[in-house]
Formats: sequence, C-alpha cells, structure tokens
Amino acid sequence: MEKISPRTLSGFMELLPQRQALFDKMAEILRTSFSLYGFTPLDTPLIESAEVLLAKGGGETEKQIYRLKKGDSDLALRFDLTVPLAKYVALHGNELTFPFRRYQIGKVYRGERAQRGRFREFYQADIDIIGDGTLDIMNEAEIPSIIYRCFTTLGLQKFVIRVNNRKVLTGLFELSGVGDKAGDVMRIIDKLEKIGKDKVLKLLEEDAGLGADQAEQIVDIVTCQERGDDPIEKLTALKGRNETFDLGLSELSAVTKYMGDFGVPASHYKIDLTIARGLDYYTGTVYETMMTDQPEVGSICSGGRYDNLAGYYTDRKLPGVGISIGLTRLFFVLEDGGYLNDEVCTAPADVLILPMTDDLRHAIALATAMRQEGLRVQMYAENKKFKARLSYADKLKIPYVAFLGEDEIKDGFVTVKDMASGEQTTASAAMIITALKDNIRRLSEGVPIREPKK
RNA sequence: GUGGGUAUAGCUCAGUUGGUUAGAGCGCUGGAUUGUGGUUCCAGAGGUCGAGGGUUCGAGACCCUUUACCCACCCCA
Repeated sequence: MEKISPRTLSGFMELLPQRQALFDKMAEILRTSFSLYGFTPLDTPLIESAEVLLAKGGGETEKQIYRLKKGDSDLALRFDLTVPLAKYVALHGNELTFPFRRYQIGKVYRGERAQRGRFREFYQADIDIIGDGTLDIMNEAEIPSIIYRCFTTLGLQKFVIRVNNRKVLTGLFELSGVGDKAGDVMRIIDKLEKIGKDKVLKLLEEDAGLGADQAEQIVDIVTCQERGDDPIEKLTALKGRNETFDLGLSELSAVTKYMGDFGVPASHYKIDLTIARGLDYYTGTVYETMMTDQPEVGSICSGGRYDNLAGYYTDRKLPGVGISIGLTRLFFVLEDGGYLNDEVCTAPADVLILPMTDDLRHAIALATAMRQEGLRVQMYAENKKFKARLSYADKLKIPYVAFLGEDEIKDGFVTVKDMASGEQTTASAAMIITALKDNIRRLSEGVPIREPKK
C-alpha cells in the first residue's frame, strides 16, 4: 500500500524530545515567575465562536483568523489570548475578584505566511491585570519588572524593554495638527528603526499627507533618545498645550520612575517614542521587548495598557494592562542564536533500571521504592543486548543506570553506574537511593536555559 | 494578499557544457566486545533525484505545469 508522506505544516513548530523538554522548562520558569507576582493560572478554549473572536471585526484579524464550520456553528481558533480573556472577564465578571491578575500560556493561531521567527501556531505566555472601573498606574510599572525577571531567570541578558505611551504620541499628533491621519502616522513612525529616518519622512509626506515641516518636527521629537537626549525633558518642554499629551507624559514619567524601584536596571529598559504598535486596543503605556543580538526577528514580548478590555461584550468598564511573551519565537531565537544550553538536564528520568533476570519482581520493587523517594525512574525490560540497553540510557542522557543481576539480588544489593564518569558502586538499595537523591539535586541546580556568557 | 528562492538518503548537503551502476558527512543496523554506553575500527541497509508532462539516442541537470517548503513585504509574538 502506498504510504502517505508524513509532514508538518509550514509555520508549525514540532520539536524532538530533548528540545521539547527544554521548551517545557522555559514555560515552567515563566509559570513560577508569574506566580511570584500573584497571578492566577487560567485556561480558555482554543476554539471560540467566530462571533466572539471577531467582535472587533475588520483588519488583519479578520484576514488571519482560522475559521471553521462544524454543522451550523461558525467557529474560529483564537489568534491571541487577550480576546478570550475579555470574553472570560465579561462572562464571569460577577464571580471574579478585582483587580483580576491572571496568567495564561497557550497556543494561538494566525493564518499568515510563515517566516523566520514567525509561526502560524505559536505559544503565547500572557499576563494581564484587569481593574474594575479603575486601575492604578503602579501596575503599568510592575509589568516590565515581570518581563525583566522572567528573562533573567531564563538566563537571558541581551534584551531591552522599550516603553512608550500612546497618549503622548496621540497628543503630539494633535499638537502638530495631524488630524485623522494619526493612525497612519503612528504606523509609519513605528518603522523608524527598520527603514530609517529618510524613508519615514518620505512616507509621512507621501502616504499620510503631512507637510515637510510637520513630518520633520514629529520625527525630530520622536527620535530624540537616539541623539542622547532625555525624552522626558524634551517632552516636558511641550507641556501645557494638550490635555492628552500632558496625561501621557505624567503616566510615562510615573511608569519609568517606578520601574527602577521594581528592580529593572536602566541598562535593560529605555523610553522609545517610536514604538507604537501592538494591537490597536492599547490606549496608554505600551511595551516591546527585543533581543539585542537578533533584533531582526522582532518583538519577543509586547503589551500595554487598554482602557476598555471587554467593551464588545459588556457595558462594565474594565481597564487593564498586560503583556504577551511569544514563547515559540523566544525559543526559536535562542535556538537560532545557538544559545540553548546543552547542560540543562532534559533526561526523562534520573535512573534507568536494567533487570538482568527473568524474574522482574526485584526490579519493580526497586523502581517503586525509588519513585517513592521522588526519583524519576524508568525500567528497561526489552530483550536487547546489554550494550543496547546502556546505549538507551546514553541517548536519553539518563545520568544513572541501576543493574539488578543475579549477584546483586542474591546479596540484596544494587549496582549503580554513573554514566558521566563511568564509575560503578554496589550497595544496598537504601544507601543507593539516598546517594542518588543528593546527586540528582546537585545536577539540576542553577543551570540556566541559556548558555552562560563566554 | 504581493515579490524572490529552493526541492537529490532519516538530517545537512555535493553532483562539471546533458553521458556507464547518483555520492559525502552525520544518523541508523550489525560486528570487533553474549554484564558495560559515550571514543575507535570494520561491515551493511537506506534514493520512483517533490509530482506531472515535454525536448533528446540519452535528463538529477534543459523547458513547461503543479505542489510543498524557505526568505522578504504587509502585519505581528
């Protein structure tokens, strides 16, 4: 019979076991970090009614969403975790306690053309804080500190969190008399880093219809940090002429001031007046995090403040702030840069037990005793040559192999081989277990996902 | 959606102006070594050259069609 050739779709990441184990460790580190800040875990369905997911309608979302029909139902795969959160909060608002802090790690789907570091199916790790009616500015400063902790705990150093405020931009555009072109201008400004000042000026004039002076003035202010100016100072000079602008400026000042107190060092964040993107529901503070070694891959983590999360589902006013870490992209970047640390233990077990006799009872009893003590144990009972069994442990990087042959059983002992050193020890099961627990703990301590800086 | 590139062994890739039986490294299997892996040595398996059509005495190579994948734009994690 002709076989169907196995394949994985473009834009879908599929990992071999050791890489998968590393990926899961990353996710675990994020979970632990999030819980340090008092976030509660949440899971929502991958599939929602198309009506719910497309509430906002139009634009890229509509083009990129995977839509499916099942019978008469019109369904869609979620393309982010924020819209499902909005639905969740609108639906369960009366049973939740606010401010509601939740984290969620899950797959999302975007039917766009795949590219370097861009996937159609990818993991997002989201944290959001939703207020009931109001939400203090402190939360907007706390969010980047969580990013900082997550990334550094992963062993990453070369990243920078860029912060901006949409109200500042909006106010600035109003001051310059940009009018209803604000959206276009914002999108073009956002390209500054990628295409450079000259092309941006050209686009501002040609596409957004700005005057040359107007464009020059905006670009001048927005790029001030590139020339070593303090953006807050530069902006303060424009104060008192536009309400939105003044509000944005005070928010931006507060956020950056508190960020230092939250422990984010100045080396790892900067005010960047050119970042504007993220989804268009952001209304205030916005964040974007890039790896400084691979900026071309784009943002690894973006987010911001939104004033009305669930407006499509409820009249209740629910302001929030949140970020989304592109876990799949982050993993890709680490792998692509050769940064994944091979020393991280990815073995599925701590000990491999090799029963050498037909009677498996002793081996099973040993495995049970070891598991009771928290050791991760596999038994290899396949009828293979001895070397094949050892090679199994070697390939899976299982650090210890326990032999149970006739001699060991007769004397009530176990022989354990340390695969790294090749050293073998024969002793009672109890002693072996105690020693292994110590060694395993030592092996797993303090090994970062990312290769230590050379 | 638009533009460009690639497709040869499980993986990464060679393959000369078209010419005998399509190669390498890694991986895999077996042996050296039946209670010792990772190193070394020896042997072996594995290919409708993405698919379909055409040109030719002869096509992995040239032409057409098609599919898939990759890269970039748009947009975005």
